[in-house]
Amino acid sequence: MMTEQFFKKIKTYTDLSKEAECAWQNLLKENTYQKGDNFIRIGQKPKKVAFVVKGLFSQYYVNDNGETIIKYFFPEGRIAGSIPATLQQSESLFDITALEETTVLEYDFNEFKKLVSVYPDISEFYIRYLERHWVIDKEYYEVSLRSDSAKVRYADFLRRYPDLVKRLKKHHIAAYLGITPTQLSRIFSYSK
Amino acid sequence: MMTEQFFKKIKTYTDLSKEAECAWQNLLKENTYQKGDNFIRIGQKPKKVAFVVKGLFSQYYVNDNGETIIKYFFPEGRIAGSIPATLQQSESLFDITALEETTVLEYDFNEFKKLVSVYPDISEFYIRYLERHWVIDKEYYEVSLRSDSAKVRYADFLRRYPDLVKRLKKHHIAAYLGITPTQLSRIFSYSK
DNA sequence: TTTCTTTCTCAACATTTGTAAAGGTTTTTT
DNA sequence: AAAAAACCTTTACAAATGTTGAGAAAGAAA
Repeated sequence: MMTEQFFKKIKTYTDLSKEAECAWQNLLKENTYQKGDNFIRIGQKPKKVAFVVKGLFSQYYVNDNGETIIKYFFPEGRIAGSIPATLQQSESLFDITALEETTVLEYDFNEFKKLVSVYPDISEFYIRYLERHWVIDKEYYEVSLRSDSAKVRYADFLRRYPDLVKRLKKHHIAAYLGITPTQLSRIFSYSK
Repeated sequence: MMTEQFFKKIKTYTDLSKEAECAWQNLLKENTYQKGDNFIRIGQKPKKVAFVVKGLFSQYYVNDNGETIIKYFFPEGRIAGSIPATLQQSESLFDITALEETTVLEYDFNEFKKLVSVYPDISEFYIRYLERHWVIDKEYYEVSLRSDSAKVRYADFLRRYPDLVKRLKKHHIAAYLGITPTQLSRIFSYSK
């Protein structure tokens, strides 16, 4: 069952009581996005987040020069959402789009926040989630973004997400690294 | 009184009960760092965080090429710390150093985390704190870092932190923007 | 298979930013 | 005040990356 996979993942952050799990489960709704479908669009005021059961989302925006910049990929087991916009009830700066057919369990983030204030264990989960992904994960990423060359960042990406690399087009990788496909090609040919 | 300033700031995140405030107050210790002193050193396993009452910290590291990269400034009212390292009990990637004589209220982060699990209002504070600084503030910053030129980023920094700019040396600003002082000078001369 | 479309690579040239070194200015120390 | 140190700007050149356009390769559709 899908919600089993969900709660198995959640419990890698912290254990949940029966009641908390039940309350949360009631918010979950299964949904499938076809390749190219948008989960969230730029300019929308997003309300939902989505746990990726199977598939792959990318979160990206298009800058003033028309370049696509990918901020993040959400593969299986990650919770996709435009959290800053959801928290602020403001317009999302990003699109979230399925790069493959993607099955999710989605839920209203504000309803989830209500559970956070009711259930101490869900509050505990939320804190651990923020700490792991928004504090710790970002640390290394930010350092790398600012002091490593594109070549080093590619090697790193390959090392950290070897399976993800196989599922992506080169231009997606380039957009994530913040370089042009041309430059990525050069990186390949230098290392030959 | 110094702790008044502290709790006044804390209450911009969420209100605290008397007991919670008291418990937290017991952790606080006043300290002063002279210009050039380190609050945290690279390689240390940090335990403390510091609320800046007066003065200015910078958080930076030195990359393999010997370049100093400034990640963040902590002026009055901000809580300085190497949070990712503290959470993971790992070695800090960053130095935190006083750019001016800096007076702080510092406290043990793990003791604080204990209060988070005891007092729901401190838990609420911590969540709001993470959301505001680690989720929302980072959003804009990350976008800007990846799609704006150094020139635009400087204009932005000037607009968002006009008072901070006056207190900083040019090479600090350059290190924050991720460019060389030479390049920053060029930005100045172009706009004349 | 054949055609069409998307993706990837490459070359030539342009732009941005870094490097190194010099010199001027400002600040700090003696 | 004089000397020393730190800071800032500028110049010439080097390196990294972007731009454009062409074409090859791979994948999808007919």
